Amino acid sequence: MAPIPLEAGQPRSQAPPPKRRKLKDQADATSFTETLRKLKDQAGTTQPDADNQLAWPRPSLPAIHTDTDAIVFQQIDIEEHQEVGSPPAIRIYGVTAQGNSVCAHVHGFLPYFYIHAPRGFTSATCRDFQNHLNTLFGGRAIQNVQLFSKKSLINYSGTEDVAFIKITLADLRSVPKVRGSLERGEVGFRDLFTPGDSLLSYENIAYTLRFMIDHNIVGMNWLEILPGQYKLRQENHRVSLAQIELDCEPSALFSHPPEGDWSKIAPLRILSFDIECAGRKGVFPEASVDPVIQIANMVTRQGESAPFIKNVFTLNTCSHIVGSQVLSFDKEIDMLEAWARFVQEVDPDVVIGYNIANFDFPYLLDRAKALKSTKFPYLGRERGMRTEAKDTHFSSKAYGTRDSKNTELQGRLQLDLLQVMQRDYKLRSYSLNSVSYEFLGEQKEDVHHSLITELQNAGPESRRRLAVYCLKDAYLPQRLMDRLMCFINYIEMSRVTGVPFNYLLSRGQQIKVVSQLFRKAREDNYLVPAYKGEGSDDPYEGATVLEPKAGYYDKPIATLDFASLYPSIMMAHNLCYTTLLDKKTIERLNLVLDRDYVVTPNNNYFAKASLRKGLLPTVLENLLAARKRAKADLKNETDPFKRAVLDGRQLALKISANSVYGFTGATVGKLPCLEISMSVTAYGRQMIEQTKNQVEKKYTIANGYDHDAEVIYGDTDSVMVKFGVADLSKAMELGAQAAAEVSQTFIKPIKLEFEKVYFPYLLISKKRYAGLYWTKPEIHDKMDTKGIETVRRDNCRLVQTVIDTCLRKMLIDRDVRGAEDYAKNVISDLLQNKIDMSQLVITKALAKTDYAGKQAHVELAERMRKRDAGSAPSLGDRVAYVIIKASKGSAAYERSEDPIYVLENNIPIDTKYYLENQLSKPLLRIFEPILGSKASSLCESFFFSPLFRIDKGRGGE
DNA sequence: TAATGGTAGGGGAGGAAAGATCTAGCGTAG
DNA sequence: TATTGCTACGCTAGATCATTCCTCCCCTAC
Repeated sequence: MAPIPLEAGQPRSQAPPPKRRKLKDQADATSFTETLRKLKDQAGTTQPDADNQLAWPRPSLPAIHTDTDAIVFQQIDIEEHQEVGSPPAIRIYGVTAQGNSVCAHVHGFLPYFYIHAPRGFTSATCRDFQNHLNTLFGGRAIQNVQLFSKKSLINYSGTEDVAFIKITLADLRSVPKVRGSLERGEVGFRDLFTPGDSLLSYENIAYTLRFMIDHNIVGMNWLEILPGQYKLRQENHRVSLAQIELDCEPSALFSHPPEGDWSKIAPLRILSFDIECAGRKGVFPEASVDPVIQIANMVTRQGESAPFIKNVFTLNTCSHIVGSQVLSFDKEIDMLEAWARFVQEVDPDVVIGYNIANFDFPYLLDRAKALKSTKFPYLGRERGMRTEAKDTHFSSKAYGTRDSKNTELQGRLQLDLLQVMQRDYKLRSYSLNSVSYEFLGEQKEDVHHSLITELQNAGPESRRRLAVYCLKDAYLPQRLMDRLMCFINYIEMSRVTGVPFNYLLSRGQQIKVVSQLFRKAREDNYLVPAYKGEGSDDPYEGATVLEPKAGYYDKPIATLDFASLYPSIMMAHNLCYTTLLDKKTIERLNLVLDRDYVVTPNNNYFAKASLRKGLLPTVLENLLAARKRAKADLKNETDPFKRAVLDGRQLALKISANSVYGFTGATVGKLPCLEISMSVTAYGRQMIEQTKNQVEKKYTIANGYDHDAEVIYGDTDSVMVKFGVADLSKAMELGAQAAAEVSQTFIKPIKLEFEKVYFPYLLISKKRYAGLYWTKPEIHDKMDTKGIETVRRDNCRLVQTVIDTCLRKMLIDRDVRGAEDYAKNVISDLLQNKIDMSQLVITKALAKTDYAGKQAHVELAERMRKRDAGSAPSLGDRVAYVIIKASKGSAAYERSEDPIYVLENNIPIDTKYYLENQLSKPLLRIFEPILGSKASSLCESFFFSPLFRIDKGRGGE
């Protein structure tokens, strides 16, 4: 395609107004758009709003005077770049407020790390050491060696700074080599470094993140490149497709903190797309064989409510679709290459879709390869950079293990809504269909992949039907994103934590804490050690869960919670890497217990804030204070967009504060510190115990209250108190009073809050309960269920609805009889095969590759893989199955089957399994506390319904 | 290779182990 | 009277079944 011309050098007065250029006025209209127009005319499609539809190019560029104009843009992607033989550089991609795309090359920032300076190492030694290292590692790997006064982040060892050697390297590849060699003690130098003595290195962090940290750049913030300090690139030196491409040094950058006016978002172009492939019967499409037949696209500007481009590329003719442009092609390769040009011309800043990372992108690329297209795989912003799908592997305790693919589009962000859903929402199924139903309240027309070929071959009308379906699938991700505000939330998350946007879906929680920790450490002149430890298998002691007094409570149960328990413990007791003490230091510095330091319940020593304020507590205070501000601003804000940003912000801040504790306990992490995490949980255990005792001691008949209060349950940071009163408002009053009293006995900012009352309350066991949730005495807010089948995803839907309905009848309607009758009816329906199979589908995550024993979902996944590898569940997916009838005594893992397969082959379902293994126990568990011994007879009456007895009767008696 | 937040806990299912019961096979009496 | 066929019965080892306990696994609470 023709490059978009840069109009630099034009006098400002001659610059065209910065409004959207219309294609027909445009002298440099590309041959491609001409082609499309012709194609469109040939196909006889009419354009209701042709001008708008074809407004693909970005806003034209105002003239830029490099001496007086600053380039102000929102950066979206920062990449490292190094060619062999030249120094490393940073590439920043972004978009201006007017919507012009920017690519800035920043030169002169070099990677570095620190090591401890041995005694006797002075500034004068630096040059010699540099030369020594350079002879060891060859050439000019080491750019500079300097001496600095700093402190290690770990341990309090007095107030004075210590000497550190900063080693700056000339290129990225030498970093691990030089650092590793020093760490392993392979370097000897005079009598300062003895070979064999291992060293600790400091500030080990990825180059791009290092750059961002050192220049106060956080993810997705606004940068200003100062006038006179940059050079625009001439056309023949350009490497990107951006409208503005420039070179500068780091000092030319001014980074705007994302606050106030600078919390705005540039008019980013968002492309949402979806492809359809014509597969063969019964086989999942394979790129080497099966053609791509349609690609639907929606392009929206961030902040606008409707797409300004809606089109669909089709193989073969397709009837007109109102409101969408249809672009038909005879040859598949032409369609693919036209689409690639379309992507380059639309030049999206963000590409979204559903499962684009693991399906659409790899498929398109593989297909283009199979068709031997040389023009297709260039979808990024870097010229001549081949787009490739790479295999990636992600494994985390929180997000599970997953093999996936990543297709880097230099300078363009990607947001695969499937990945967003899998990370942020716990759902039974993540198909676009069920997700749309869940969040948009609508089903999409689901065309099974085996039907697509038929529709494609049947004629222009049925291809039109397919295209409509495809367009809808391209629009749904955009609508999901708008509805769930994930883009805004992710932007806020990257701004709050400082990590690049693309880390949010590709990396874990730790990197966010690391980013914040390094930033704060740098501010306070600390160096973060490069910890090299192997993860330990055995967990440390966590929180207390109070022994529940299980039962049905027909009196209000007040719930008291510690607000942000773990962060507030860390703040209250100044727990931090920088305040951690050992016995030796205490003796050496003559520190005094309780004046200078504290002993935690875990017998660790930490300096008090009077001696040194910890860094983690400061980070947490900032986060929580910022959250308070965001919440306050949210209250006053009326503009819905700004409200969304603020809400996303406060959420990001909360999550961010909570993950600090987890970070210190992550033994497979960057900087674990079990002294901190174990002390935190130990304090927590002490506190919940103390709270329980205090409440039970104070609210007694002996102290003039009507009843003896009783803590019937509590988990980690909460206690459930039965004050004995029957009146809701009285319980709330006592709850608030007790919370305030208990709060007083703890160090600030620890705070116990009265949150809600459960009434009635059904306490089944630890982490399992249900109740009506009241925050005001007039009306209940909702029915709340924790841990039981209604909130679990590994039961069939039937169990969920039956338990939920029974609970509602019992707790809200107070109709136990009705609940019993309802349950009996459902069981009767089940045994008579009257229950829809969709209600009987069980889903479980395929969480690992090597299972020790046989399990229903694992065995089924394996069987499905043998049938059709493409459509079988893969690592990390949820496997849906039903239990089918089979010979007596066969294990459940032999009887699990794919629901679709069951439908297609008319296989009978084992309803008895659903009664015995799915329904009966959960039902018994919720009825038992209310009915007592009658419950078991009730369940017997369930089981001895006539149909059931035939099967069950014999062996039992 | 580099990277991967924590522990507590319920409950389902499979599998091992220990125990109970059944059964095939054998020997023997009659 | 001696030998053989048959049944009944007891015994044993192995098979089978039922139970318990443990572990694995998933998912949730916080």
